[in-house]
Amino acid sequence: MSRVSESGRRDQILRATCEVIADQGFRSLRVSDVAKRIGTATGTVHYYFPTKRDLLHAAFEHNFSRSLERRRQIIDAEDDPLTRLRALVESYLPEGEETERAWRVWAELWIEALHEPELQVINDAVYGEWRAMMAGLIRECQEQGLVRQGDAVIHTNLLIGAVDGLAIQVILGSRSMTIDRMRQVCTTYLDSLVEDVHV
Amino acid sequence: MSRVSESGRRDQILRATCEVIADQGFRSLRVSDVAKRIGTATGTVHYYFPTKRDLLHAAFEHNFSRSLERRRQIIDAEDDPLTRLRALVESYLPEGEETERAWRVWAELWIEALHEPELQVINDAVYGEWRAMMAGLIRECQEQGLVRQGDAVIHTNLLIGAVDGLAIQVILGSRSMTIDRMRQVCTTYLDSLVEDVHV
Amino acid sequence: MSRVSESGRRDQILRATCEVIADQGFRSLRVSDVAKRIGTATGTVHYYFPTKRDLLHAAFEHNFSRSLERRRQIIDAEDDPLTRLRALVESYLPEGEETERAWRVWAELWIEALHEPELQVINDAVYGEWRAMMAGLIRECQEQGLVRQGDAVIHTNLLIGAVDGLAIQVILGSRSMTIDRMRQVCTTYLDSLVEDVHV
Amino acid sequence: MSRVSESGRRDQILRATCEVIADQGFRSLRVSDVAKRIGTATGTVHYYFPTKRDLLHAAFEHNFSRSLERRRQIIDAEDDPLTRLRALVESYLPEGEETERAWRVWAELWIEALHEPELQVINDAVYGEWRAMMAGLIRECQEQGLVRQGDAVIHTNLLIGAVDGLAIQVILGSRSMTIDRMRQVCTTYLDSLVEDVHV
DNA sequence: GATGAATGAGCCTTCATTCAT
DNA sequence: TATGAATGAAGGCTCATTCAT
Repeated sequence: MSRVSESGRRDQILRATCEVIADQGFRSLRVSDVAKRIGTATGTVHYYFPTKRDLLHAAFEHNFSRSLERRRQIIDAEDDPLTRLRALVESYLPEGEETERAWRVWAELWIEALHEPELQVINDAVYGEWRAMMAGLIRECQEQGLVRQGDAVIHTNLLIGAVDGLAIQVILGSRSMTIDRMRQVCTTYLDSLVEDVHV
Repeated sequence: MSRVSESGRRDQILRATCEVIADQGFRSLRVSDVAKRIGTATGTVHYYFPTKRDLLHAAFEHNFSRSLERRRQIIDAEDDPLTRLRALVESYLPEGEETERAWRVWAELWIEALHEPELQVINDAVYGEWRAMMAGLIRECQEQGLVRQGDAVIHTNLLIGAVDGLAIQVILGSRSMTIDRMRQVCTTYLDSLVEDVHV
Repeated sequence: MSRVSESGRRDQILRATCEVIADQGFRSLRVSDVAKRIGTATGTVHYYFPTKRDLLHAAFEHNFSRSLERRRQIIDAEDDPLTRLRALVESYLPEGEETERAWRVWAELWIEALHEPELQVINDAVYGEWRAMMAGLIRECQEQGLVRQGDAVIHTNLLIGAVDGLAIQVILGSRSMTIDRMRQVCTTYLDSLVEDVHV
Repeated sequence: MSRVSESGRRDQILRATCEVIADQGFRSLRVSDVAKRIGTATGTVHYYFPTKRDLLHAAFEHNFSRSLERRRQIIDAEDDPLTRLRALVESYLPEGEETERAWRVWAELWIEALHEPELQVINDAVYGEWRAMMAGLIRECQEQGLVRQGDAVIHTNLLIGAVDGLAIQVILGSRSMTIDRMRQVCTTYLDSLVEDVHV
């Protein structure tokens, strides 16, 4: 039970850290902000994470594993692969508080990782998973004749790249790239993979 | 002459600032780093840019206008629009010191802009230009029958999104997204716009 | 039995404290270092010594009484007083792990005592004992004609002063004051007390 | 002129640091105590000495060179060597605010040096000087027949050791070792070096 | 125009101490 | 008797900013 409570505390801190990153950004996150958000002392945060750096790295991993968990159920659903592919892409659109928050944390990680090899490892791991999931679904679709032939990896890379790039603009509140327009772009691309199947 | 030298000093500071942002990141940029890089005192930097914020915003605009200048000559070249479209995309691949540096500054701006509306305005302006250039070229191609019909804006958005998303991975040194693979993805997409033209 | 074990725990803590003082110094001693050394929690240390100050003062007294115990057997030996005098001085040379450790603790106490009257009392008590032992032996020697006449207290003070001052240099690892040279200085002085006896 | 004022600031900080060390001890010295003593901000102290450690080491060297300067004039006086020898020893008795303060700083250095090799180097240098001065004078005395023959280095070591050891007790306010008693001990020893000259 | 000494608010981190178990 | 999670005061250090020169 004490282990549960400890683990609870740790998770609580990590969740709060992700919230602060999403709200204020990595740059202006103070350890005391995290503490304040869960109504504790900074000492408590340091009790679990010796340094701010440790805290932030752990928060990124936490954000990552929660993201993956949420997608796992989409991948493992009973639907046909094309439906699941569309659902997977849809689940990445930065809509809704939770997803947008995850994207913001994610974007902050990229920039931090530019100067922290340790975070690049996390980034690589995440992309590995994300790419494998999507390429797997595309291949399943191809096997079932739902998607036209062609290099699944190239389709995947284009799609993931576009999702990343467009999501940034959406969370930046860009006037010309709204969530609806992003959805339209992604859907159109997916449609284009399907439309020529019978040709 | 004194105005020239003043302007020289200002530019020198902005160039140095971009270099520091690219090298160490926004988060760990100190005014004294910029000063050191051009062999002057922090007081001098503050003489031109009262606050750090002023300095950084000016640096982003500087990075932006230099980027645009470099593309202008591609757009205005004598070649046919498809050649220019391919050249434009190619020019955005993060290869070479200058382009990679520009991308790094750019990525740092995104993250900073998440919490600074004033920077979002810059982002919007840049994307407006970038989108207009590309959509214009695609439309020219379509008019000349070099590219298949379809919503040019959607093609543009997908392509710009992909370039952004992939470029991030490339500058992050991702194992699975190298500059060559990025080029392949972009080229394949451009080819796909072309290939069905005569169908 | 519980009292024995309690007393055992207390002693164990005090011994560990002396070791930490000797190893890292008073200044950088943390309660957690002491706890770690005996494989317990800081709470346990505080159970026996409410404050760090209590712990340190007790440790000094512990160091002191162990020191005295070790000399008692020299003083109470069966040998003639001159032999015992030489043995006593010899026993104070900072040679061997235990003696050197005691000296380090001792030196740390001096400095701490500069700002803690309570520790000055301990210092005075220790010096009282040390001076009484030595002066007593010198007087015994004089009575037996083994040492020339003269103020025994002055001889004692000079000798004790020299032992203290030289020991510091030895434990500091001074190049010009090694344990051998210290021994030579002390022996020479003792010899000088003896040599003119028959004159 | 600006260099003079800078050097003035540095010296002012070092002097204040020595005062704080003497008053409160090394252990409880806070950078803000030093700043407060000269009516400046902590930032100013750090402007001259990046870390607390730098400050303290510089303060020790400062204490050391001031000590040496003061003795230099004794050594270089016109008097006969015996007079100068007596004056040198007298000058080391911890009497008077300045000398006592120097001794306190000195004692704090010893303890700190136990765990800082860099300070041991300073200690060695100081002892080298101190020993050379004294041994030189003793030899001069011997050459002029003012002091009896014998190993000057051993006399020196005994005397320096005694001065150190006794000074500690004096500054500790020991009941049994007052400044007068210390003077008596030292004088008696010096007398003993002289008394047998004509034998 | 340019400098750099000086400032001081702010933040991370440490660690003795407490207390519920 | 013993634990260790939690606390929070304290202090070293950073760095943007100011200002006299």
